[in-house]
Amino acid sequence: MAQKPSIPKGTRDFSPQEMLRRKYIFSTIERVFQKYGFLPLETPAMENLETLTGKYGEEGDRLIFKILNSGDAWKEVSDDTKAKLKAGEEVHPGKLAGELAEKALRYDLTVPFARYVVQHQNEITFPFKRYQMQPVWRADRPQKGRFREFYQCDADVIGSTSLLNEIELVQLVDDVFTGLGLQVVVKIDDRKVLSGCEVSGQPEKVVDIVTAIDKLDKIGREKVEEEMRTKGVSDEAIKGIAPLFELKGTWHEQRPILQNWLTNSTIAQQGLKDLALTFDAVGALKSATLEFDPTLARGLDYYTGAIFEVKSLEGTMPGSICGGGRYDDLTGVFGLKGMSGVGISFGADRIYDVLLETNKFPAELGGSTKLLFANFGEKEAMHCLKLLRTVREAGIAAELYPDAVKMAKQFKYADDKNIAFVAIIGENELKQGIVTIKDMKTGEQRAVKQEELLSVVG
RNA sequence: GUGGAUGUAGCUCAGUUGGUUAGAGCGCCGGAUUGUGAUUCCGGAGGUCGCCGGUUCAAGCCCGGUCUUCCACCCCA
Repeated sequence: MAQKPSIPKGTRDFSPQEMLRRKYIFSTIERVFQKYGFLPLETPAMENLETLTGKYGEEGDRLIFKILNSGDAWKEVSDDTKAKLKAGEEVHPGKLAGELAEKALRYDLTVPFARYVVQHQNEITFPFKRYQMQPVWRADRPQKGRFREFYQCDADVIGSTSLLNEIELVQLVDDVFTGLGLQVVVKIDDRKVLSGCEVSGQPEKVVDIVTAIDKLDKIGREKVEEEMRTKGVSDEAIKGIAPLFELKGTWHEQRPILQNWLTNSTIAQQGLKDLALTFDAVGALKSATLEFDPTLARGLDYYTGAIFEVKSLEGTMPGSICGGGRYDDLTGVFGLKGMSGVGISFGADRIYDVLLETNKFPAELGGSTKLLFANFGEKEAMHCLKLLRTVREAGIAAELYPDAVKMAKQFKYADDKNIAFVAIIGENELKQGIVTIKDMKTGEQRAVKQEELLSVVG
């Protein structure tokens, strides 16, 4: 019985037209990556489960796609676990998953990169600059602009603590969105400044405070304070961080206030100094606006310094289309200490949605045929085959309609495929050594000598 | 993972208090035009009404479950 075919939840097919547009995004990003000295890297779609678990927080572990062991996965489950299940006792889902699956699909590109760096540390010249453009998978519930399989385009520098890297990444982001013709705002913050929240007297609550603050522009100040209270942050501490909510204006206006407020935190002062240097050194940007956002936190645990997030100023995409930051010890969990890195990740799928909505894709995206030879039968087709060769050698994408079907069908094919010209060589043209060329856009057609074909369509 | 909405032709959607043979536009195929697409005219094909079960003499419509997509949380690109 034929079954209705479908694809898994949150995944997509990409039609030829969509692919041309996606490739335009990828190649724009890739060109800029290479211009800044990043080199390509690919890692496998699957990693060992233990490589991924524990790297993205508790929530992240839940969202990792685990791969059931091949063969009889159940057979390999420990007797202890089996006995517990049989007795109706509770088994920790993570433990059970660990016994049924030893591989998992990658959740992002950063952790596999860290794994790669540790594994190949003796072959790598540091600082190591790599870029990586591959799909990642998350068992999230799909929503608009949110999929279970999506592409990330990452560039990271590892093995350098210099702030020059942060500065260059901001310029790189500007270059990419200038190339794509999109106005964006680059929001920047520093975890070291957020750590300054410890002046509030509850240093152990910094993570809870930070993740609540991250939602400020979304849910408002009252709800943020409410969330902090439910997480056990004291009223005193909430009062203590009030200056953060009241910040207004540009970086140059905000800086003295923060400096004054966080005067007792040496770490926060360092963060402010780094931000100041970044703002000064980045200079004039082409199409991005650089903005300090003291409430920008980003969930990921491993960020320790600068944090970036890019939002489109055009279209209705609410989420970020690009994000990144510095992580001081990402490779530490794999046994390589003191290796600081900083990176940026572009969300190709969201950028696609924004460009489509705002009509920013170039009208002509290379890849489609420019010239179609109509097929009038075997004798004419054989002749076209020779011409086809010269046209292609001249670098023009051309094809010969494979079947000698009626003209209407062949012209419709050219129309549907957006082919610019149709070359007609029937019995008459063949005899006279000419070719009739129709311009599909204007509808005009004229007969030229076959030697002139290139100059007409080229 | 929690809560809510949704699903009818390839696509966008109508379909009355449950009642005979489920409709439209666009698209597709054929013809008007045996050498011409996009425009015009004529004709045609295409639907297990997401899936499974229940209520009923009778279900696209009511009920339960399940899946999909979307929305709000959670989190994130």
